[in-house]
Amino acid sequence: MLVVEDEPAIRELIAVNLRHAGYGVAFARSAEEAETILNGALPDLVVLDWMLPGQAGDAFARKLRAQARTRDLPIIFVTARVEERDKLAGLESGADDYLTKPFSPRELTARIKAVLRRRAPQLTDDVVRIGGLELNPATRRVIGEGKPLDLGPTEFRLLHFFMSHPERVYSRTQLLDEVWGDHVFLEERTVDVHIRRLRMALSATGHDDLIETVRGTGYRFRRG
Amino acid sequence: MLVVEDEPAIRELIAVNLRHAGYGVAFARSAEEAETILNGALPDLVVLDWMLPGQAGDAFARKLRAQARTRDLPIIFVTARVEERDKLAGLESGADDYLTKPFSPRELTARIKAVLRRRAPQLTDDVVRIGGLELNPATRRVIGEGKPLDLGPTEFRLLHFFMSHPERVYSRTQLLDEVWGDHVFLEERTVDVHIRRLRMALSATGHDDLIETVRGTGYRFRRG
DNA sequence: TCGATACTTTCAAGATGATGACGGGAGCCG
DNA sequence: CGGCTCCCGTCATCATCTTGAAAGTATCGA
Repeated sequence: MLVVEDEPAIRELIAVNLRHAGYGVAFARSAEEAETILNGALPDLVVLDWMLPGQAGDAFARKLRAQARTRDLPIIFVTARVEERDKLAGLESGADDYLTKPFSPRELTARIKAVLRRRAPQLTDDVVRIGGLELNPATRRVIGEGKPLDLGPTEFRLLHFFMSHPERVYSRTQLLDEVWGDHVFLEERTVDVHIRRLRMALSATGHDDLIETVRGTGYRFRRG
Repeated sequence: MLVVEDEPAIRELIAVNLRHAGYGVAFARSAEEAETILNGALPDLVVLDWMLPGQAGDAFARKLRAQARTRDLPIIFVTARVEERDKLAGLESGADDYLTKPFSPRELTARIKAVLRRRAPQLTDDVVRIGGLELNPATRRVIGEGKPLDLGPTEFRLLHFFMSHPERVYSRTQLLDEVWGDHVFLEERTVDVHIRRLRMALSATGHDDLIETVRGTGYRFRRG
């Protein structure tokens, strides 16, 4: 979660609420600062002030959309202006949603959740139920047929991603990007190992067969 | 893969690793030399040293971005300077990623792979339905009359191609080009074998007759 | 019937995935 | 501080599956 906002008061407001909602938050005071941060690791979502010193928010958004690496970053605009044309311009420049100041903390988190649900389901706190498994991100618990399952951190994220994107095949590379993060460089084989560990854990309730190997392609999480 | 780098040691390091990773590598000691090479054939990607004799790396990058023919060439910067401003300027001038010296071979190839991956055109994930068969690239599943069919990697690609181009006859040579990729040298008879394997797989639901032999010409996938 | 063309079967080499083990690092506890 | 545990990424090895080619058989068309 990256918040690009120059007014300290607003920044603080957003910070408190996002942290409270369980998100990790990074800040930038300007577009330039934001770029620096983005060059490191990619956040899951960007909250962007429309009015920034130096570079306008929508120009920055367009820039993000123009670069391959940041093209798919969800963006939420925060703006004080409410005219229709701004809304239009905002959405045209690639925003996923926008908030008009003043906004309630609840509205902020609600919109973030909505955007994430649409763009990256595995980043929300929603409980996922599928194939006889129930995964609860908020409590970090997984239950299979009533019994709790014991997963390590990585296995949990991997399972969460799979359960949020069932049936679809993912290559090892895609999984590394999605589950480990975009600027992480690991051996593809590492995925195999974690798949194994996840299967081991799931086998406690016989759910290990939900994870299918698609030879030559990757892995797939079977729906029920 | 074009590497623009004036230091022989670094050049050698990069060369060894890229070759080992299976890439063909060309070199240039300066921007001018690089231009000469680019006037010939376009590489898939350019690894560019930030500090070059004569012309600075970022100026060269901008130049590449300005010309239509080289606009879409992925560029990875190699730099010894680590200041934030350099990272910014580098990416602003159109780099897709950058490496800071010293870097590990693994990191180099990983970033190259990542950049190429991002540039690669999205494989069409559209579901293809025809002749009672349903092929879904996203899930990598094929279903005939409700029953799932089991195909190997090559058979899957072959079927995908056929279903995407029904009713048209393809020679063995064309199929080799389209399904295996041009520049592979295989016996034409090998196609027969894979056709057989595909028919075998399809016969599980009686769809094997969708693939017709056109004697003296090749094969054709029948619509329904 | 004959020659050309296609179909099948078989096989070894090469890919690819599964598995068990290892060493290191982060964090925790005493 | 140590010592310990947990978890992670990597590797070597083993088991399996795919693949391409070869060779024998079947079929087609003239």
